Amino acid sequence: MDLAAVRTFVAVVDTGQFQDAAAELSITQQAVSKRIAGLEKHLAVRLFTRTARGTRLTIDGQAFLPHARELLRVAERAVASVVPGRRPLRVDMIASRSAASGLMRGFHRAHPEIELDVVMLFDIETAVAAVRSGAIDATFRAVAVPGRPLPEDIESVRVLDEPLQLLTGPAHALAAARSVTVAQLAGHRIWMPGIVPGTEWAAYYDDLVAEFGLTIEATGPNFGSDALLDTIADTPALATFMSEHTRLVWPAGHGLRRIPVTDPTPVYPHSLLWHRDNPHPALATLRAYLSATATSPDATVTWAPSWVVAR
Amino acid sequence: MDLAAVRTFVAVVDTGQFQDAAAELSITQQAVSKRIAGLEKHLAVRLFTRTARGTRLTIDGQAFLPHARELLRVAERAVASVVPGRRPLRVDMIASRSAASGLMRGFHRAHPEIELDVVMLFDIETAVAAVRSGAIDATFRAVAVPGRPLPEDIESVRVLDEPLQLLTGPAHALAAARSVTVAQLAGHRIWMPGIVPGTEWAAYYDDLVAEFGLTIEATGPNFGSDALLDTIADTPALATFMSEHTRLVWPAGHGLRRIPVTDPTPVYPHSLLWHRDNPHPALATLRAYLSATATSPDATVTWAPSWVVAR
DNA sequence: GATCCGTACAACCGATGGTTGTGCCCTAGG
DNA sequence: CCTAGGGCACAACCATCGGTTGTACGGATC
Repeated sequence: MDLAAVRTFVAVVDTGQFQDAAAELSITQQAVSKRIAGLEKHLAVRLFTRTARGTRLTIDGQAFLPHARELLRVAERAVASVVPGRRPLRVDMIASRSAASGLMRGFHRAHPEIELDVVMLFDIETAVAAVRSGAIDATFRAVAVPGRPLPEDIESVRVLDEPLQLLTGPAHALAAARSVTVAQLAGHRIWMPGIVPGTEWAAYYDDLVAEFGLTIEATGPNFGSDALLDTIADTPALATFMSEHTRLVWPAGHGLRRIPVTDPTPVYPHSLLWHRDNPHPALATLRAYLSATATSPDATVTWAPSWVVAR
Repeated sequence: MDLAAVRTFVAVVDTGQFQDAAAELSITQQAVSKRIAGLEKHLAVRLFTRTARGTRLTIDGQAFLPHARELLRVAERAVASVVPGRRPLRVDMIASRSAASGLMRGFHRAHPEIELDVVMLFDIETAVAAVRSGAIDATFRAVAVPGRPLPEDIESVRVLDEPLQLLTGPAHALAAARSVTVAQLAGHRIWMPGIVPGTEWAAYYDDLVAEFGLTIEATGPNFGSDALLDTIADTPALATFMSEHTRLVWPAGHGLRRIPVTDPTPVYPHSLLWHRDNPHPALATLRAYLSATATSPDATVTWAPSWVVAR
């Protein structure tokens, strides 16, 4: 289907005549006639009844019209998503299941008029470079990579510590526990597909392993959360970490268990990073929203790598 | 923008390679390369970074991707809206401000998975013909036209009596009234733009005029509800009828008044009409929804033309 | 450094979609 | 009833676009 033909269809509806639509589109009436004929042939229905003084929509035309308008709207938004200058707010995060995703959903509910685009870059180095270049407006990351301070023109604020919970199947050795300590996890296999080696996310789990002697397998391709949940549910020897905030589409009858981890509770620290001089108006709105909804650190004992920036 | 190019873009993303996308689309790799180059030129951004073994999305490409997928989804729905056989449920009503609109919004909330299209045909004669031909699946109408019984293959059920309220500006003579009787309306000008002469809707108001001696001006073009509300708010000599169910975008500071009408309350009777043999699965769902949410007739005295079909 | 894999460029060609010119049909008006 | 005019469709023509084949180029791997 041709978007130009759809645009022509809408123009004819709005003007009521092929001729006026042609003038509006700066083409000839015959070209409009051809485009509409082509669209009608493609859809295999008649969209207009041609009368002696103009056109009237058929029933099919009436049904098609709102979809046509929607199509043009979406096309416009698609183009706008990459136009430099006045494009939607573009935010990076480590994964779609991370707590940052929940924060952005909340922001979208609070400000539905603000257009958003979410991207997922390789690591914080890439993200910081993208923030500095203006390719993205903000990123949710754990700062910083060990030994590398943030550039001076990048500002950051710690917005959320994401507590990790253990997710097990019903046959797992710890399935019946109300809560587990980190020490109890030693010796159990914990599977974290989707974590890419060389990223600060992987560094986080490396530190967790080093400090508490856990066994974390981050290798293997990521087939999505459905496959992950299926495997965890069916494999007694495997568990995984999952954010307490993550709202999953819970597979029925799998008997999955979420178990809090204590002494200490590992938290993944998300900071919002942005460029000091970024002029995007929605960025200020996002920062205001995040500072308003910031969760106060709870009193429980938590753990994060030593290299994360203090709150 | 070309939808074929967008489809190609998504195919390249999904396969990770120009070549595989080409195979999927049954064109050559060079054609894919051209399409992507054209799309990138049109958007004036680079969508992929070309590597030695395939492609990776740029940041702009990542931001564009969800919009591209959405565009293809909407395009598919647009085509599906006119495909005979498995198209969305197509329902006719007399006006977008009528109570039928509220009923359909409620149905959509209850069954968001059911695709709907709303059309507005000329009158009940046209609507019944469209129902019989299968061009539409159902219509909300006041049945029947005086002296014309419904065809035998058309079934109907009275679903909602829409009580009319008076809508006035703050300077109207009746603006301060808690309620008004029909008799009190005699002599006041009531303006109802958008009612087309020759329809059963016009017949309803003709009857109302004849029975109670009202002054209803149905002439004049309909510039939409915004213009109507503006005029009513600013013109002390004019009022209009409006459904008690209508949820308007209430213009702030206009001081508009909704005043119930009594002794009797004129109601516009909506029936759902459908073809006995219509096989659309969503039609049964709609009928079940309407019978479940049907409002029991309240005890107040109401009026409707004598020619409407009994409940 | 040779090979392989994957994309880009060039040349060619048919299809597509635009224009101009013209015909037909329906409505309005005398 | 006939005519004039407004509006859409068809035909012919032509430029452009988008596809194919053939080939070059560049990066990764062994």
